[in-house]
Amino acid sequence: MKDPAPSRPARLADVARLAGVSAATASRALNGSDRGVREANRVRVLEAAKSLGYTTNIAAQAVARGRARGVTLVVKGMPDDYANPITAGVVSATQRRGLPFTLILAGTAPADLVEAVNLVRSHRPEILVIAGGRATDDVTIPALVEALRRYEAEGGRAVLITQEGLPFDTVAYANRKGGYDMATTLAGLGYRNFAVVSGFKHGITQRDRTEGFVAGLADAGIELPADRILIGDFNRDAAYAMTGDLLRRNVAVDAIFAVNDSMALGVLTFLRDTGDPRRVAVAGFDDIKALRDVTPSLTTVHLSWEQVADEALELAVSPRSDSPRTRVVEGHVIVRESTPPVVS
Amino acid sequence: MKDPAPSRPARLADVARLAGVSAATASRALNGSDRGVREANRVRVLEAAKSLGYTTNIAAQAVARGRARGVTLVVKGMPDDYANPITAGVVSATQRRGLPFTLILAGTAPADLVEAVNLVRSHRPEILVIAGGRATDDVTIPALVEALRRYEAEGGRAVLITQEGLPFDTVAYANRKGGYDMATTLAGLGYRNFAVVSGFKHGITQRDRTEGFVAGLADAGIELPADRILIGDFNRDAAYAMTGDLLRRNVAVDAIFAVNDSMALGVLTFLRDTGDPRRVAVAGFDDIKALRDVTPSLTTVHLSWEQVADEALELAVSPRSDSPRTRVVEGHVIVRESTPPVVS
DNA sequence: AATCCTAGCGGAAAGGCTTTCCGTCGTTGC
DNA sequence: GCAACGACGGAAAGCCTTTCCGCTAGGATT
Repeated sequence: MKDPAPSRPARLADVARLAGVSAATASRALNGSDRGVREANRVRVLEAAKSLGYTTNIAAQAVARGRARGVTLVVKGMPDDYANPITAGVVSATQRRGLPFTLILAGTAPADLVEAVNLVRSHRPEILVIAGGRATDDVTIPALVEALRRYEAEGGRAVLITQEGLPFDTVAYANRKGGYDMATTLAGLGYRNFAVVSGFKHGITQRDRTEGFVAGLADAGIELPADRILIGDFNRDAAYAMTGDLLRRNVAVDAIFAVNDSMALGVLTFLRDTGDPRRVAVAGFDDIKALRDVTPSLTTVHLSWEQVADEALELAVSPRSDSPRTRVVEGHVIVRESTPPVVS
Repeated sequence: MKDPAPSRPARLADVARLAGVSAATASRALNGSDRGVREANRVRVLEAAKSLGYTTNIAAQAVARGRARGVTLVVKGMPDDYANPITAGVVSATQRRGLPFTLILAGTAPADLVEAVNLVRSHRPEILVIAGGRATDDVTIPALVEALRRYEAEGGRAVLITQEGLPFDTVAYANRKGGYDMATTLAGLGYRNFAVVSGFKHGITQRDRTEGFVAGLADAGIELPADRILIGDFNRDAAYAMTGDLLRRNVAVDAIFAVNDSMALGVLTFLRDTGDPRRVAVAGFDDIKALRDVTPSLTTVHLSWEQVADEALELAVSPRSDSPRTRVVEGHVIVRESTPPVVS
């Protein structure tokens, strides 16, 4: 137990020797296998391992097995965005299943994602989950598809958490419907003059949410002038700035729909920094946890990210199917203080 | 470029064959080495790799080299706590240096941390960073120290982001001083009746912050009755509940210091949910990003987590020293709306 | 008692990469 | 024109684990 720290890690052969068995038996005893090991030997191996402070060399294990255990998640974008609910969901879903977890961050440029997938390929994990919306003008899609194809051909299982449409198992969430429902809800509350704070032009997530919202308004008999749809970066600070641009134009607006909660918070904070936030209603999308602590509490589309992540892992561990499967998780509108009923 | 997806990943030998060189040369060309490779060969190898869609098998590389490139971060606690600034800091510091990053989550029990370190050992990464405070009554410290000793003896570099005191390179942040400064600042603003919302009993972070705060009050001639220090779990929801307990006791309190921002948000939200938030001042600690979007904006102790993470990596990549080094990062109080000057 | 199974074990190969050690070849210096 | 040297390529020996396959011993079966 207290031997002087070795200058190289104990390896399986050391354990085997100390336990008086072969490396093969030690391997079976330590890291499981269908083959049986006599109880007495199993115990001796475990004790030997403990006394040597042995830990399996995961890299060697991965080489021998041809694949590393666990889930690798690729996330687009910045790490300090506290409002990344997908990551949190995947992490905890992975934990629940007792799978090792690795996070790889990709840059925000489309090509970065391809690069990240290839980095993942070099790790050879069993499961690869990619989170984050696509863009319509993404010229790297063919390259991405090819990289993922290769990954799957090599025996990995890829699942996308994003819009449907790529030839891989996908968990999507109902962006369009969420936007639609939000629109009808807000209209039902009495709002009439809307603006949408949206993300950069070609992002499919923001496009779908925006289109759904516009469609919902239309069905409620409200038309949204094109100049009321603001386009900027897909984050809080951009939303903050866009709100300023909007209000400086002095247009009549009584409700702003931001295509995600982070952006809604930017809108809310801008309104607060410059006047009474109650004057203009604000709604978001995602229902991130941070919403609990802001005032007014924010109306949003609730999405169960836990469920999204769970379905993703379920797809990943289920037997491979011949054609890609898609699961869609639906959200529902939660009305809170930021959109009080309009009294007229 | 467009060969049908292979059923097994291309390996180095395939690249070498296609390029018409040996595996040794291909290795040198692709993954660097002190040895030179003739330019013409280098180019041919790179082209061959590209056309085969080759990615280095990182596991095999790690086996051969005896160590895996990159940084592994061990974090204690829940993933969905959006207010974990250390993780964000380490992730982006790691990105900046172009190092591969892996995240391992440990449970909240002390023994989980030891287990996590051993899991890391089995990955054999160059650098291990552990984030998260210790507890005074942690009986697993010897086991933790032994696991880390082994890791370092095996050639790894461990850095702790936590309180000083363990025999490893450490980046600490000035908890006591921050608490002290916060106390004198609040006293200077005119507050007299304080309460502290603190985390579970034996956590050193919360203890130091609390003790510093008490000391600061004492130096300002204010005594804090013991029953004004509330102990609960170290998170927002517990703080929310504790605030209720406190106010139900109907004690005179005009300012509450929460030992971190997450908890301060819980306090703030409780106050808001049940009355006028302005009645009691609230201060936190950490200056997490989410603060920007709450009202009233929160007085807190700003800590540069980027700097903390940066110093940690700097320690990790610098030559090993014979005795453990400690760097302390200091914070400073930022007064915001949640603690307006007292008018008397 | 003779035969057949089966569980358990060990030797050895495989898995993909790095790195050392030589050998070769072209270049430099005199 | 020759010797010495430096640069580079390749064969092969690792690195550590898993897994295939063959073998033994002991129990079950008849």
